[in-house]
Amino acid sequence: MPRKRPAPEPLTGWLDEEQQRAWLAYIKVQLRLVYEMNRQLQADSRMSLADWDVLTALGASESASMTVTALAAQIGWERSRLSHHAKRMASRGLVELATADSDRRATEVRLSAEGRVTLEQAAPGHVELIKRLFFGGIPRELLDPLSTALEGVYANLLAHGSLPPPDSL
Amino acid sequence: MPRKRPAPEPLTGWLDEEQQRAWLAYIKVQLRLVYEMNRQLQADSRMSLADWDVLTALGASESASMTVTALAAQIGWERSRLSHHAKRMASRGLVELATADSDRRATEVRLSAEGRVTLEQAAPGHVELIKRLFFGGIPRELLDPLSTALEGVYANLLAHGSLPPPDSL
DNA sequence: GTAGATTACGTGACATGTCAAGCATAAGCC
DNA sequence: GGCTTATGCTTGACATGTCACGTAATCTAC
Repeated sequence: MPRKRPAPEPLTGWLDEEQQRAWLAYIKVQLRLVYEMNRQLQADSRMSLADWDVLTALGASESASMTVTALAAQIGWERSRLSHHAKRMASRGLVELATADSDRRATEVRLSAEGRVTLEQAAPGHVELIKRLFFGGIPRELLDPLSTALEGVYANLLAHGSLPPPDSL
Repeated sequence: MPRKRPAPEPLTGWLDEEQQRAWLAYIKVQLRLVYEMNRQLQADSRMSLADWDVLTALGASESASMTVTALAAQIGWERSRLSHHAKRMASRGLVELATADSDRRATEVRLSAEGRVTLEQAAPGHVELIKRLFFGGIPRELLDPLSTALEGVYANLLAHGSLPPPDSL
C-alpha cells in the first residue's frame, strides 16, 4: 500500500478508494451547483432556490396544492422551515395558504396564479443553466448509469433516512 | 408521444426524458442527503454540516491552514459567509485566525488542536452515515460510471460556473 | 513615490433556517 | 361522552447566510 506523501493523512475510518472518489466528486458538485443555482435564480427571477423548490413541487402536483407536511416530505424540508418560508412566499403573492377542509389542523399551500406565472417565466432560464452546467459535463452514455445509481441512493435514503417519505414515490 | 394524464404538464422548455430522469434523481438525493448529514453531525458531534466542510477542507490541506479566499474557493462558499462562519468557529475554539505574514491583507484560517480532535472524533460517525445512506444504495459496478459522470460535471462547473476554481484541482 | 486600480477581508442590516415549545384538531379508548 | 394521545402546524428566540458597502494592503504605471 504505497503512499506518496506522508503529510495530509486524510481521516480515520475513511472510505475505500473507489468510494472516496465517488464521494469527493459528489460533494464538490453538490457544493458548487447549489451556489450556482441560487445565484442564477436570484439574478434572473428574483427568487431563491428555496422558492424554486417549493414552486416546482407545487407545480408538479395534480392540484397545485399540498399540505405543509406533504410538501415538506416531498422536498425534504422540516415542516417548521416550510411554515416560515410559505408565509414569506404568501406575503409576496407566490402561494396562498388556507386551512384544509378535510382536516382543519392542516394547512394547504396552493400555487397562486401569480406564482404559476413566476414559475413559468423562471423555468427556461433555470433549465438552461442546468443543461449547461450539469448536462454539459456528462456524456450521453453515462446518463443511464448515473440515474440508476442516484435512484438507488434515493431509495436507500427513503428506507434508512430519518425523514418521512413523500406520499407518491 | 402518449401522455397518461393531461394535468400536471411539467414546465415549458424542459429537459429531455433521459436528462429529466437524471436530474430528478440528483435533486431528490441532494435535498435529503444534506438534511441527513446535517442532522447526524449535529446529533453526534454538536457540529453543523458547514463546520464539517470547513474542518475537513483544512484537515486535508498540507499545512492545516488556508486563507479565507482559498478556503472559500475550495468549498464553494462566498468569502463573506466564510468570514462570518470562521469567526464563530474561532470563538468555539475549532480554528484560529491570524493575518498572514506574506500578505497582511489576508487572513489565515488554521485548524486548532482542538479542531483536529473534534474532526477526528466526528469522522467515523459521519463516514458511517455516508456508507450507509449513500453507498448502501449503489452497486459496486456503478461506482466508476458515477464518479466519471460527476467528475465531468465538476470540471464543467469549474469551466463555466461563476465561482473561482480552487488552487489545486 | 504616489494616484488609481485591485485584492482580501470585515461589518451591519437584513433574509433565512433551526430548535423547542405551544396550540388546536383529530383519533383511540373506556 | 370524556380522557389520553397523536398529529399538523405555528411561533419566538436564536443561529446562520447574504448583500452591499467599507477599509486596508498591495500592485501598476507613471
